[in-house]
Amino acid sequence: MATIRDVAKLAGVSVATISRYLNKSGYVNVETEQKIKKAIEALNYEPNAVARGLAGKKTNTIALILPDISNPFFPELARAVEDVASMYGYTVILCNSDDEGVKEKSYIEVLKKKYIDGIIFASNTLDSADVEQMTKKGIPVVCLDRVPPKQSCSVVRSKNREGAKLAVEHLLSMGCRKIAHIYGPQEFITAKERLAGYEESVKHLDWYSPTFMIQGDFRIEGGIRATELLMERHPDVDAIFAGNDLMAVGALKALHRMGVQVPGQVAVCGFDGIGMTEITQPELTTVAQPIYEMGALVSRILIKKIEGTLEADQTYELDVALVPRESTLRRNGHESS
Amino acid sequence: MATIRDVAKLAGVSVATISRYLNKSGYVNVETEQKIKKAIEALNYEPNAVARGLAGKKTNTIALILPDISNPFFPELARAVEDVASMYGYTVILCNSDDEGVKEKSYIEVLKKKYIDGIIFASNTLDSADVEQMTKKGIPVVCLDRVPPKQSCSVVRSKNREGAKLAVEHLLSMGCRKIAHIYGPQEFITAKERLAGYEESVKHLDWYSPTFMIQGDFRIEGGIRATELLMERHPDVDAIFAGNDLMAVGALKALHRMGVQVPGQVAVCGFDGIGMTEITQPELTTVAQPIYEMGALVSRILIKKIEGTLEADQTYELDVALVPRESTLRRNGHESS
DNA sequence: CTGAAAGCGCTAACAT
DNA sequence: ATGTTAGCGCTTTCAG
Repeated sequence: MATIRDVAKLAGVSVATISRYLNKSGYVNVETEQKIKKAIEALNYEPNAVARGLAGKKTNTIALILPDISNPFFPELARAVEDVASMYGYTVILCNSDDEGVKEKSYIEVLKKKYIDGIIFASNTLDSADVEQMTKKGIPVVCLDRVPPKQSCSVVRSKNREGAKLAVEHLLSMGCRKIAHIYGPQEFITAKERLAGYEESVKHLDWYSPTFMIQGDFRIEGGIRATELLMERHPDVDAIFAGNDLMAVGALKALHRMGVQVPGQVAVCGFDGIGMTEITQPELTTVAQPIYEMGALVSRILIKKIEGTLEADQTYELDVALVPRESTLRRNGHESS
Repeated sequence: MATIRDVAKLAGVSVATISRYLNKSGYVNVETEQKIKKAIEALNYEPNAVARGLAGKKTNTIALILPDISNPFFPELARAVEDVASMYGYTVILCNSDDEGVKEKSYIEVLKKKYIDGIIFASNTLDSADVEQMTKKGIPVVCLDRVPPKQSCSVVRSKNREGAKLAVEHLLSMGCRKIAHIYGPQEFITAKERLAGYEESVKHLDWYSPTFMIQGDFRIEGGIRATELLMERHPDVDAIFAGNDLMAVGALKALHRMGVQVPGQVAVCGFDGIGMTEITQPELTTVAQPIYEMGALVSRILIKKIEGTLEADQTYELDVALVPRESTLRRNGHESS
C-alpha cells in the first residue's frame, strides 16, 4: 500500500500539497494537480482512513444504536440509515442495546474511543443527561422518538397521538362501537402517546370505560395475552386497536384461536406498518409510520450536524397514514356517513 | 481525554511500560503495575482505539456484508454476529450489497482503508478471485453459503439438499402424492441444492415430471406468481415445497385467493425458518436453518481467524430441522406408516 | 524489568 | 501556490 509520501515523491511535491489536493483544502496549481493525479493513479494510492482519523479526529463512521435488529421494526430503519450514510461516504456501526442502559453506555464508551463521528439513538433507555454529555463532548447525537428535554439534540418521530386518533376514527367509521386498546409499555413514549390519542378519541363516547385499555408488551405474546384477557372481560368488544403491529398480530392469533371472526366480529388495527401486516390472514389494517423515511431523515440530519451544516436542532414530526386492509373491513361500515 | 503520556507521567514510568501493561505484552513489575493502575484510574484513562489501529493495524472491527438487512432472513443473523462480536470486543460494520458486485467491491475498498480486521460475507455475488485477493492481502474472510473453490476461506452453510429431502419426505408421509417445487434463482447455491434435493427425492415416483418444478425469485411476489402458474398447469397438485419461506408465504397467499384450502387441498412447506412462518394462517411448516447459530458460528470463526487461533479453514455444514405446523397437517397422513 | 525513540500515515499550522 | 514540521496517541524494536 502506497502512502502519501510515495505519492509526494513521485509527483515531485510535498506531502502537504498532496493532502491539500486530497481534501480540496487550500490552493493547488492546475499543473501540479495533474502531476499528483498521475502519481496517485500510478501508485494506485488510497488514503489511509485510520491515519486520517487519528490526525483529523474524523472517521466518517456513525453508529446506530437500536434495541434489537431482529425486531421487525428496525431492519428497514437500519437499511435507510445505511443507505443514506453510504451515499455520503459514511460507514455504519450496528449496536443492539436491548433497551438496557448498561449496554448502551458501554457501546458509547467504545464508540468514543473509536472517534465515531456521531450516533443515532433509536432507543428508549437513554436519559437526557447522557445525550447532553455526548453533545458536550462533541459527539453529535440524533434521536428517534425519545425527546430529551432542553432540546440538546435533534429528534425524529412520528405523530403517534394523531395516528391513534386516525385508528379510532377509522374503526368508528367502519361501524365499530366498542373499541378496546392494547397499549405498550409506558416507558415508551410512543406507547404513551398512542394510548393518550386513543383515550382522547373515545372518552366522550357512552360506552367508554378504562377497562377497555389493556397493557401489552409490544410483542406478539403480549398481544395474545392481552386479547385473551380483554375478551374475557368484555366479550362484546367489536374492535381492537393495538399499540403496535406485533401486538395486533398477537390479537389476530388469539382471536383466531377463540374462533372469533376478524373482521366480522372484531376488527383489528395495528400501528407501525411493518411488512408482517401484509402477510397475516386477514391482512392487517395499520397506522403506518414512514419507517424508511424516518431512517433516511435521521441519518441525513446527523450527517449535517457532523458536517456543521445543520442550522439548529429541531424535532421533526412525521405524518403517519392509515392503511386500511381486511382486518377492519366491515360491511356495516359507513365510510362516508 | 487523558493520553498514555499523561498516565506514564503520573505513574512515573515510560509510555512503553504502560503500553506493555495495557496489552499484557512483556513483563511488568507488580509494584509498577499497581502504580499504573492507580494512574489510569485517577485520570480515567481510556486507550484511544484509532491510535491503536494506526500503530498496530488492528481495529477490533469486523464487517458484515449481506444482501439486504430488510430481508427477513438477515436480521437474526446480524443479531447473532453482533452478539458474538461484542462479546469478544469487536464492533460490527453493516453493509448492504443488494447482491451487486459493484457495491460489494466498493465496500471492500472502504473497509480496507479502515483497517477492518475481517469480513463476513453473506452474499452471493462474490467470486472466488475476490476472496483469494482479500485473503492474500491479509484480510480474513468467512463466507455464508457461498463456497469459493480452493478453500481459500472458511464457510458456514446448512444442509440444503438434506433439508429438501426432509421436506419431501414429510409431505409424502402426510399423504401428499403430487408435490411441486418452487425453486429460487439458480445463481444461489442454496436454491440449486434445494432443487437438487427435491428432484432426487421425487424423480423415481410415478407422477414425477419436470413441469412440477417452477421458478420463483425467493420473494413473496415470485411465490405468488409461481403458484398461480403451477395451479393452472397442474390443478391436481396436493403439495408445494417452496425453496424459501418468503415464496411459501406467497404460495399461501395465492392459494387463499384462489380459494384453495391449505392444508386440505394443498399442503405448503417452506425453507429457512424465519419468524414470519409463525404468523401466517395457517402457520407454515418449514425446514428451519439454525439462523442464529449460523451467525454466531460464522463470527466466532472469523474472530478466531483474526486472532490466529483457527487451525485451518473448513466448511461447516449445519443441520436443518423440519418444523411441522398447520400448513402440512393432513388427516389422511400416516406418519408412522 | 524498563526506557528511548522511531515510526504508523495523515493533517494543519506556519513559513516561504 | 507550496514546503517544513510538529503532532494525533499508541506500539514496538532495541538497548540497558
